[in-house]
Amino acid sequence: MKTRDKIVQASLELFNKHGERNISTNHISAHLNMSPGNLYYHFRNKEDIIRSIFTLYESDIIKDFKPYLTQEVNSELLLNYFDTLFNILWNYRFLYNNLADILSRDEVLKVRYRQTQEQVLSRSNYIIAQLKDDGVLIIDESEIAPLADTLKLMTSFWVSYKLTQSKSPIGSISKASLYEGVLRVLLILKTYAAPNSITTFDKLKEHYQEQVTSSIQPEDEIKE
Amino acid sequence: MKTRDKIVQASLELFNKHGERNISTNHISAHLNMSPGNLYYHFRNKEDIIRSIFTLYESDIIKDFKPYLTQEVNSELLLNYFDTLFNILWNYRFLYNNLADILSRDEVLKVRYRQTQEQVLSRSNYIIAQLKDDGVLIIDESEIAPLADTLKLMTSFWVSYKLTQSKSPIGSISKASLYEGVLRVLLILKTYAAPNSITTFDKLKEHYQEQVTSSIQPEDEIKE
DNA sequence: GTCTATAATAAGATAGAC
DNA sequence: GTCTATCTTATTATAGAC
Repeated sequence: MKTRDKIVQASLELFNKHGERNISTNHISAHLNMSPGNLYYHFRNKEDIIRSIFTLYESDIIKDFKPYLTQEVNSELLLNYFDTLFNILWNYRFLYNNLADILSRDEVLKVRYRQTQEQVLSRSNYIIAQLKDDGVLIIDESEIAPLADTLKLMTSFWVSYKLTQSKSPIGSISKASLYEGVLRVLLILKTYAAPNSITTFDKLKEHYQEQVTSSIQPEDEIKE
Repeated sequence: MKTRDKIVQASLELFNKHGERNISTNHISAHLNMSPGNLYYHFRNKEDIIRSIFTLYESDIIKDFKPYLTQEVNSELLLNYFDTLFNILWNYRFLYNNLADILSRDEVLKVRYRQTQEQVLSRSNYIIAQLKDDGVLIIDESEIAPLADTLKLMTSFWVSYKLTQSKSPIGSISKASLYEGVLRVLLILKTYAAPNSITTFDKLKEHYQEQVTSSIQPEDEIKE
């Protein structure tokens, strides 16, 4: 692995664990047993590192969050979809965990962020419209955009929301919490489900409820 | 106004405007034409100021977010309810704007925050149960808790969400955006509306849609 | 490419005079 | 209660040797 990539990976890891504002460039280089000078040989500054991480996030989102192209919309398809999305948000949780602050310090990143989000939103709209056309959902045309936006908000901030409520001082949550988020999205979507797609939603719900149960981590059981 | 209160008010104002991490104690005292020493005479440290602001937020929330006690659940009642809640969140937006970071630096505050949120959640649950009992909503018992939690997430992060999407570099949003948030909450609640309460929801929707239209600020029209 | 040493800045916080 | 002056510390970042 190239030094540059090592720095990006270590930064991502530390940012997620402790929060971006609590990790200095010195922390990063120390974590890698590397001199600060070396870090600054590879990156102009901390902002530059964050932007590099954002590039990874961007490409993950754009690569995996695509309108479905197969004909059949079954539960497997939707399942895979949500799974992927929530996992990406988990992998880059430091970002949403501190979004306003990070964007307030970097105008360029703010513009990039907004552009990515517009793409995500437009794809979400398209997907919901597809689900409507395919008879999976019954929804008024005028409600598609608000629904897409609501689901985006929920998905984006789910991890942050759970983290602020977790009792563990480390500030980590378990996979179970991620799956709870998926269940929450399903609950909203289901209120728009067409009669003959209810079973699809029920199957999905069942699947994720199993995941929640089976992936509960010890840290969830910590009592004060 | 006492100096202590002046400091709290100025801090809240500056935190909301620029973000808590971008405002130092020196900024606050300079804004008040006051010496840093004087500020530190009234507060032990910055953490102490933030805790004082949190106390105000806490009391606003606890005071205004109460299960309704009148018999009649009409649109005026619900309207007042949401209005109040969204306005509180607007007044203390710096908090949710940077929640994870702020809580990560103050274990005591994190505990207080969690306790407040548990109260809010338990009250939300109670209110939804009341609405069910009064025949306003039709909802399965098992879905009350997830619904309450979902609405809480949406309400809490709505302002932050809109701020990250706004184009204005100042990072401010208009009242119109707040009312949009209320509309979004209504849209979710409406999917559970009992047939004879649909008109209530429609009236509410109409009211807030008017608010959105009439309160659009010039800054919303800024083009790049 | 990588290291050591160090400069520059800014934030948080205190001492002591008035 | 309030001010001025100042200290400490952490963070970002650079210079110059290897």
